[in-house]
Amino acid sequence: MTLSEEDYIKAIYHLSEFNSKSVATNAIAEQMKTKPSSVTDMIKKLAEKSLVNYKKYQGVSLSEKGRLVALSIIRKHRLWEVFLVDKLNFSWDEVHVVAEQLEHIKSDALIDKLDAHLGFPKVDPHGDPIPNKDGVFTKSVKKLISELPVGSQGVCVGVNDSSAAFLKFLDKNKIALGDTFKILEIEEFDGSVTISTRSGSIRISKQIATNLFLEIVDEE
Amino acid sequence: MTLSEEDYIKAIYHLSEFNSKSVATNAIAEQMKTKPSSVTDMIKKLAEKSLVNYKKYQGVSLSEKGRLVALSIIRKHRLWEVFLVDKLNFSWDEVHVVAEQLEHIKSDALIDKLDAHLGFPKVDPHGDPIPNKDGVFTKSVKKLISELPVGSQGVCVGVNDSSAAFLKFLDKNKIALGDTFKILEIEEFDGSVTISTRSGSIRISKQIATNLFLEIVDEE
DNA sequence: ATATAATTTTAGACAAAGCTAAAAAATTGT
DNA sequence: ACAATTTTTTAGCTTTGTCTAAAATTATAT
Repeated sequence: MTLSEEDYIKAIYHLSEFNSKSVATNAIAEQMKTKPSSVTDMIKKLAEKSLVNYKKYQGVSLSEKGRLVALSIIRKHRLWEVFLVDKLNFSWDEVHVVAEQLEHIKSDALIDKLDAHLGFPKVDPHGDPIPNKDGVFTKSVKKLISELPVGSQGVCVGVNDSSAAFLKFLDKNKIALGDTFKILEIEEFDGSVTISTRSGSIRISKQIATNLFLEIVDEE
Repeated sequence: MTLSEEDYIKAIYHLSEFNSKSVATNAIAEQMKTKPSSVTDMIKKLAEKSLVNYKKYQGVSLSEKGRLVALSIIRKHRLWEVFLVDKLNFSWDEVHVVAEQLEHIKSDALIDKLDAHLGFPKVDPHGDPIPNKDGVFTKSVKKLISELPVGSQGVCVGVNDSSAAFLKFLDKNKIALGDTFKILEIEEFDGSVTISTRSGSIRISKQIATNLFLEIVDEE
């Protein structure tokens, strides 16, 4: 597989991740920052290798083979992100560009040993799940605190509003990425939420609750 | 710089490393496993970018700019090799192929942080020196024990004879890659050598001495 | 010294991945 | 329903890095 083919496979995967229908040529072109005509050319090549299902003018979807290729690339990307954050002290928002390059390194032994070195992590620093060797992964969900019912538990993995003021607020309240929270109570009246943290429980306003993402583990 | 350009620069560097003259087109073609005509084409492009000095039919040599590019690639390659061996437990003879890929990853921050993570190593697992950011490195020498005078000291970095029998012998005598040895005495009569190891001093036969490489540190 | 051999360069072609412009098919609006 | 618009594909061209075959240059050997 060439670098370019891998990038297309990954783009198609991400575009069909949620609406599992077939993906439009234009959508791929936009994602890949290229022209629709180039996309058509590449799709033909991928269809030739039976990595995608393709019928003229009907859009494209990954074949099972293509899906496994996509998941293996995503596995590599996310493991490298964990490495960059956990071992090299990158911050979680700097790692994507570098991981985009590292994900194309070809060596099964490397990925196995990296996985072991990192302690077989289940999620990347953004809270996205890491597929195993066979492409199996727990489709965990990333949700705003405001969208969750009482009793939910998860790891804080991101913010919606990355303004300095908001980040400062989090710091002051000892809320950091990686912390585990549980929703204790939701106040009907103003939408404020009481959550348990390591250092006890705190109440956060609705505004805060709509800006903090939790990665929900073990959701069925 | 494209991947291919980087590979050519590296090849030219290695070919001119010892005999510092200009390098022949054919030699590059052999090294790169390609045809001389392809080499000529690429050399022209590199000359265009003033990475090499080139006159038709007269061979090629790296410009100062080209030399720095080469050293930056070599720095990356060797740091990754240290990572693979020290952190991921690859054995020192498995790392080259993977490092050939990793050396092309473009991110200064990544290399700085990797360097720090590894404790700013000075040599790679084969005993070859790691250039610093500015391309400066101690041109250390790798020599057989049999070639060294009494008093020399160095790190065991390789074997000439990699037969199972020889490796078994080393194991039995508690000689491992990475160990530091000092030459205590050379027996004129049979060429056997007494060396100090962590666990005391041992005498090794001439045959052994001609099969073990030491990386000599601080040689002027 | 000069014919022969080896090396290097040129010329022309090809595959990969992209582009532009134009044609074909699908979708939408009235 | 069908004209207008949008989407997708095709056709032909470009660039990068490669190749083969042939020409040019340099080296070698008698």
